[in-house]
Amino acid sequence: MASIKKIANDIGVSTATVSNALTGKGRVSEEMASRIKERADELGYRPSIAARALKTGQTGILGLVMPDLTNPLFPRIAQTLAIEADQRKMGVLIADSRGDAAEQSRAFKRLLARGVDGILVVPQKGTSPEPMPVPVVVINTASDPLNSVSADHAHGGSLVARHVADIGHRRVMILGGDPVSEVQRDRIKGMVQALRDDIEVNTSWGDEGVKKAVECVQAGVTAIMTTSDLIALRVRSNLIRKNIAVPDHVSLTGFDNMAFAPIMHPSLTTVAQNVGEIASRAIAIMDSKISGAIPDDEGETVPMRLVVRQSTSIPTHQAHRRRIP
Amino acid sequence: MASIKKIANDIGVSTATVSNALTGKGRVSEEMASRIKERADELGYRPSIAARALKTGQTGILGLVMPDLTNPLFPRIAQTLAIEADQRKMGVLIADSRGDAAEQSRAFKRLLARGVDGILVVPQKGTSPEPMPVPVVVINTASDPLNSVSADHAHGGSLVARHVADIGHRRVMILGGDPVSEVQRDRIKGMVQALRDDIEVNTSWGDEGVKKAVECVQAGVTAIMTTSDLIALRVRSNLIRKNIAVPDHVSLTGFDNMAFAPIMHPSLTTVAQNVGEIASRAIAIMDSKISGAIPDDEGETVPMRLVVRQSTSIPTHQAHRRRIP
DNA sequence: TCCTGTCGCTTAATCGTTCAATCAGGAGAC
DNA sequence: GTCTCCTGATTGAACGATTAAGCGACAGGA
Repeated sequence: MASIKKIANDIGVSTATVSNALTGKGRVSEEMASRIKERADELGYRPSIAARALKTGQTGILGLVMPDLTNPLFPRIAQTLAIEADQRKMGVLIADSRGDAAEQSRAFKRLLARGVDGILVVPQKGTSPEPMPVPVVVINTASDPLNSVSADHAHGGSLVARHVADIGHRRVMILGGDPVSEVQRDRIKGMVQALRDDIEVNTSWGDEGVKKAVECVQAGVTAIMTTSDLIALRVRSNLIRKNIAVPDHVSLTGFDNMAFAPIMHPSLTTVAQNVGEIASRAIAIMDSKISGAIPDDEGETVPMRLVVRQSTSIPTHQAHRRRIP
Repeated sequence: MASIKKIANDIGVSTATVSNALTGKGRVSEEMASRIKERADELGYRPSIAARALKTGQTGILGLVMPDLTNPLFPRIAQTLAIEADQRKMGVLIADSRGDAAEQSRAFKRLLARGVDGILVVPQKGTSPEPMPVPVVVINTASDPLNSVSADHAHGGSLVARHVADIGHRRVMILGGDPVSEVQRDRIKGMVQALRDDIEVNTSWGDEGVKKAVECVQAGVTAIMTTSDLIALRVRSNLIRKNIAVPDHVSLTGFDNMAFAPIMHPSLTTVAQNVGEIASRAIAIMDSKISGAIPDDEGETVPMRLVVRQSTSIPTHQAHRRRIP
C-alpha cells in the first residue's frame, strides 16, 4: 500500500532521497534519514519486491531442487535452508524433480523462468546438473566433482566401521541400497577403507542383499552395516522372523539417524549428518557466488557423527564358521 | 534477455500488440499473432515475472507454512502442493514456523513481505492463524472452524477402531501423543464413537501413556490403537522388552502410514491419508479464492484409507482379566 | 575574488509489462 | 455522400523501486 512515493510526498522530498535514506546508499543527512525512517514505519512501509526485482534484476529467491521430496532428509535440509536463507533476506522456492533426470532439468527451467537468483540442488542419483545461467550449489557427496558442500559420507562410513571393528567384529557384511547412488558408494568406500585387513568383508546391494543378510549371519557374520536406517530396519525385521537377536547374535548399523532410529528396538546405532551445518554452508556459498566473490572451487565437507545405541555390541555369539554364500 | 520490446521492434509493431498476442487478451489478427509468437520463441522469450508482478500486483507465488518441517508428512504435502501449484503456473515458497505460535506469525509476515498471493498453512497445534490480507487455505482437521481441507481424521479413527472391534477385541487402549493437537483429538473421537458400547476403552496420552501400555496389556487389554505410527513403534519397542508378542498377545495400530510402517516387524496396520488429494484440493481452493470466486465456506474432507497389515489379528491370547490401572 | 570540492538533495531515466483510451480505415446503413 | 460501427493496432501512462547525473549552496585555500 504505502510506497516510497507516499513517504516522499508526506515529507516533501524526492523519492530518490527516500530510497537513499532507507537503503543507506546515497548521501542523506542524519536528520532527514531518521525523519524518513520514522514516517516509513509509521506507514508500515514494505518495499515492493517486484519493483526492486524489476529494476535490479535480482529476485532474492533461491530455488531448491530435490530428487524426491519424500527423501526423509528433505525436511531437515529444507528447514535449515529456509531459515538460513531468510537471514540473508532470501526466500526458498521448492521444486520437485520426481524421480528422473528429465524432470530434474524441467524443474531447473521452471525455476529459471521464475527468475531465481540461484539454484540449490541435491542431484538425482547418478546425474549432473547441466550448466546454468545462475549460480548453482550442489549438495551431494565428496566424490562428485560438482559437489559444493556435503556430509563427509566416507568419513561417516569409516566411523561406523571402526566402531564395529573396535568392539571385536571380524566378519562383517556391508549392505547398500542402490549402487547408482554416489552417496552410498562413498559411505561404503569409507567403511571398507577403515576395516583392517584381517577383517572379512562382504558387500551386497538392494533387495537381494537384504535377503542375503540372514544367510550371512547364519554363515558366521557378526555385524551388518547398512547405508541407510531404512535398510537396517528391513534387515532387523527379517532377522526377527528368523529369531536372530540383535545385537546378541548380530550387530546392526544404519545411516542418517532417522526419526525412528532411537525408538525402534533395539535402538539403532547409526551415523548422523549435521544437516544444519550443511544447509548453512550451502547458503553461504550461494551468497558469495551470487555476490560475485568466487569461492574456492573445491567442495566443502562436513564431518558426520557416530551415534552409538543398542544395536551394536561385542560379538558374544559365535556361529560355526562357514563359507559365506 | 529478450523483452517484449525487442520482439515489437523486430516485427515493427507496438509492445502492446505483442503483449496482446502473447497473452491472448486484446484484439490481434490471427496472422499477426502467429508471426509474433514465432519470433517470440525464436528469441527464446520468457516474460519477466517481476515486471508482470509489478504491474498486476500478483506474484504467482504461494507461501507454505508448516509447524515443523520435520513433520514426516511434510515432504508428501510439499511435493504434491508444488506439483499442483506448478500446473497452475504458481510457485511455492516455504516458510518454517519452528515450534511456536509467535514464529508462525513471523513466518506469515515474511511471506507477506515477499508479496505472496496466498498462504497455505498447516497450523501449529492449538493455534489459529490471524486474519490476513491474502487468501489463506488451512489444512488441519474437520473440527477446526477455519479448516479448508483435510483428511477425515475422525473417519480414519473409526475405520481402524471398527477393524479392531470386528476381529473380536473387547478391551482396547487408545494412545494419543498430545491432547493439544486437534488432529489427534479428532482421530480419537472417531475411534471412540466407532466402538460399540460393550467394548471397554481406555485412553492415555504422551510418554506416560506409552509406559502405561504395557500395564494395560498385562491387565488384559488385547489391542492398542495409537494416533501415530511413531507412537506405535515406541509401544512396540516397549512390548518387545517385556516379551509381549504383537499381534499374538496384543494387536497394535498406528496412523499415517509412514515409511517404516510396512517394513517394521510385524508390519504395522495403520491409516493412510490421501495426501495428494488433499494438496490438490488445497490448491484448487486457493486458486478460486485468489480469482475471487468465493468457494463454499465449509471445510472439505478427504476420506482416509485403512491399511491392514500384520500387527493386528484376532485376540488369541486371553490374559486374566484385571482392573486396568 | 575566484576556483575547487563536498554535501544534500532533485531530476529523470529505466526495468518489462499491462491496460484503458484512442485512432485509422473499411464496411454497411441511410 | 455522410454517419455509424467494427476491427486491428497504437499511444501513453502507469506499477514502485533504483541510480547516474546534475545542481545550488557553502566552505576553504590560494
